[in-house]
Amino acid sequence: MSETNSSSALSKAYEPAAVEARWFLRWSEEGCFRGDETSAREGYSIVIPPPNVTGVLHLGHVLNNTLQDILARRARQKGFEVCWLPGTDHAGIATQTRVERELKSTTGQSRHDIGREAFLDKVWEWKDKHGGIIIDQLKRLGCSLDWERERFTLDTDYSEWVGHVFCDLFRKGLIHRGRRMVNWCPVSLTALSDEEVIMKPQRGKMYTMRYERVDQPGEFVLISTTRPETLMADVAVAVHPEDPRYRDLIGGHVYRPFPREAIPVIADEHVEIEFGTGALKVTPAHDKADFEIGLRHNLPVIDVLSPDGHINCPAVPELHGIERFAARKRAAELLAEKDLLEKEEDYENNVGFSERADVPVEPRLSMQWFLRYPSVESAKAAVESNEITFRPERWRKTYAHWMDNIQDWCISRQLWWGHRIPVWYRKDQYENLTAAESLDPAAVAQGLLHVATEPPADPENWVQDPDVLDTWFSSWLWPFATFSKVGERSPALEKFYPTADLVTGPDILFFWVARMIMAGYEYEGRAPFRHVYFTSIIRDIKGRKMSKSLGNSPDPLDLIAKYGADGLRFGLLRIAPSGQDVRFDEKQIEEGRNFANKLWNACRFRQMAGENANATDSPATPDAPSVFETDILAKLDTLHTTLEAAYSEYQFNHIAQHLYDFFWRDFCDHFLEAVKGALRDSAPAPRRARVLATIDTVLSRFLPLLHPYMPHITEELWEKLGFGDGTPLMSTALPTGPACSATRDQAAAAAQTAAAIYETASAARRLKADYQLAQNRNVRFLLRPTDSTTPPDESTLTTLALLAGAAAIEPTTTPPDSQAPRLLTPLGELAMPLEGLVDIEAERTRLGKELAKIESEIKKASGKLSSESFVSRAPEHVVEQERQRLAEWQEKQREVSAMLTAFSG
RNA sequence: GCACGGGUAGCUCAGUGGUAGAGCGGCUCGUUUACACCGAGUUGGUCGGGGGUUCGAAUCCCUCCCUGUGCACCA
Repeated sequence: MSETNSSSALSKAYEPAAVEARWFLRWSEEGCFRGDETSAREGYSIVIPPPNVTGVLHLGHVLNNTLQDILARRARQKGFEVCWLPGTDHAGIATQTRVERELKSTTGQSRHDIGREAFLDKVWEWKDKHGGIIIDQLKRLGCSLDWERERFTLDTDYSEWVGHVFCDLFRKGLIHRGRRMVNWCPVSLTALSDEEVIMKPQRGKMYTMRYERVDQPGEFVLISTTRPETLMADVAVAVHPEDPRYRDLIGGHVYRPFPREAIPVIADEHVEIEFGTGALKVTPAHDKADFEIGLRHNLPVIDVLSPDGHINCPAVPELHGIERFAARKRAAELLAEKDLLEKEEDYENNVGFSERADVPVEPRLSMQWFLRYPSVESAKAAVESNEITFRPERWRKTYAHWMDNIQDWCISRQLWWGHRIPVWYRKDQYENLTAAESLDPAAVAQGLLHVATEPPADPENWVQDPDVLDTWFSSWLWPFATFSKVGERSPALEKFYPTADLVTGPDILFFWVARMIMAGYEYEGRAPFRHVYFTSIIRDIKGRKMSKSLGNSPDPLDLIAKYGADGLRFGLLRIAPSGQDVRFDEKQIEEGRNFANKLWNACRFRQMAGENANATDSPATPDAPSVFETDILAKLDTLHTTLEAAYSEYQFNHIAQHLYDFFWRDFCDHFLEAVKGALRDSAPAPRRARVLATIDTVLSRFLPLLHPYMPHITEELWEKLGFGDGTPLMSTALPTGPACSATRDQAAAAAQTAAAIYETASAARRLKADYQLAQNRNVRFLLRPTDSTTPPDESTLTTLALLAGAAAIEPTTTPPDSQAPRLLTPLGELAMPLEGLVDIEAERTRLGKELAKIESEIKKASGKLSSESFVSRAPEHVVEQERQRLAEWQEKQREVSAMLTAFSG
């Protein structure tokens, strides 16, 4: 311990707030976060999954970013040049909606009232004011991000990448514009990609309607639908060509109820004979499957819904202008009034909802931009061949399935906030170009179209496409567009691409991960990362997803205030199984805090023992280490290798558990208690010095191991105990080489001896507790070695007495008198002589129970061994093990029986 | 419907063929100078049900039930 710090004594309990703030500042000032692309060390990088600028920190972020921080800190300790890159994405719909709402509530204006330019100014204003919130919150968690490299998807350099990629893919013929059925969000007023639609089961009604036959008035065809409000857009009725019920109908006509009009009956294989009535109303404008039928049969398309989900059908004034769900009821009423409603039944079906606005989407025919994905084969092969590994592995299958069935990506959004599509139409040809069913790429050569990152030189003659690109069309470039400009092989890119690990949620496997892999191959020729770790989904204690509306989502900043960032990190990590859902319980975070406090106090205990002058002067102390010291040092070495293996398997919860068990049980409960005697002033100086040195070895090696999980407290203690000579723990390499100098056999023997002592002490405490003597320090015990145990030495007896809280443990060779309660321990028969207090009956019961347990084990073992098939078929070492076990139990049986006999007299 | 997870103590979870575990909770003691955010002791499980393979199954196979996730979706 250095003198400079020994004066600043540790407080009685760990107080995280000040420590955390201080260390974040210190790390920042010392440049610990910076990834240096010119360094000679091997690069290790992670790009953060960019949170939305509108976002605020929730527990999912805490888990995700703590994992990344652990990986980054561990990589630094292992000597890598680490860059963990922060940033945010512009979140088109979410951000625009938010600012629109604010505009409406403050000025009553819509974005159209103030115009595109002015509105975008407002969004930027909002972004500058609120966009940094989540990034600042990550600092509170202690995230060791390379803050100077923070990126935003609408940064100038980044936007250039987005434009460049669009133009490049257009040139390659992968991007096209056309009129197609898309998912339309009537609230956000934009098209969505298939991935942004979430199917949800909905309770609704199945209406069965009657469509009158034209050729046979008074005769009706029954048709089932869940959406009567779209019947005005019916252009046909379809039946299956093989359906005998309707064979004579095919080629004929029926009347659409309103507006009343004859529509043809057609035959199409798509219709399921078994489903409903077997007759399907065909509404090409409002159903994807119907649209396909329409194409096959050359049917017209009638659109009766406005973009915002209201009926647009002046021919039916009762419904015109009515909201779609109100119109559904009204349409059913109208049918009933006309006696065309056969029945109405409860019905459950799946309805697609808009991910952001959480309202049912409308299938809608509209002009959009689509991308046929590039580098699909490379991206597929990368995961198949494990060039990119997924953890848990099972997500590989989900990925492969999606890649095999990959559909074109609708990349245009009818929004203003985002990357505007870099396409300009010749002004005098705008109407023609945009009205066409699809855009002919030849228009570029003809000078009618300008597709480039730079606007045309004569902007007055051109009109730019009004749409912006899907936000994910920018995020998929994140692993390289953050490190370089278009066309530049920057040193940072050379150093940090490909990134090493990606940590994200499986919910954005398609949105982001798969697309990044494709973009990585297409633009860098290589995978963007080597390992993908999919995090758990955090649920509440009842298993429900966390959501704002349920109010079951605790604010991480409150948790940090209550338990400290380290407590939150550790508590959460310890219960987060790999890829399984986590049931969040604040109790677990409390345990994280308790662990921090335990660590703090163990170090405080060390600090109170004072400086180890002796050890500093002559590190090689003459005294041989006790079994306790050999044992704890060997366990420390085991911890080191166990963690190494667990890190390579990304078993974060196991790592936390091992750190916890080692420190709390092995080090505090066992080791420190066993050596407390050596720290008394009365203890021999060399022994005291050696024990202190051992404690220092353990702490100085344990703090680095724990550091990635609990960065602040370990850093603070590292400094307070004077381990670092002023260098932050964060920048200190992990110690190498074993802490324990004993051979493997010596270590194993020490472990066994130490365990026997701990167990014997526990037996002594149990005897005391049974006689309400737990607090009595004057009890004396007798320890009689049995046939298989060797007599304990003096120092073992002293330590046993210390651990048991006894006046003494006295060795004996003769069985104790019949009145003494006793237990069989690994060190022999342990008796607690009492004067007239013994409950003979209780002792008989206790020993009887133990004997019963022993006998059942004997029965089990001898049963196995007497089975011919076991002895002949089980492996020799298993049989041998069983024999030994039987012998051990039999010896115990002899001992305990004898002990029981003592009470029978 | 197809595919993939999970079901182990009251709770949260470890445990992938060889003696069922941890923490929390419950109960009983206790402030002996690191820690009551603590210590000691104790309680608690036919490992979802059934069948099979095996000398031996929480672990492997089949089947059913419950639960979660991804994909598809019939109007």
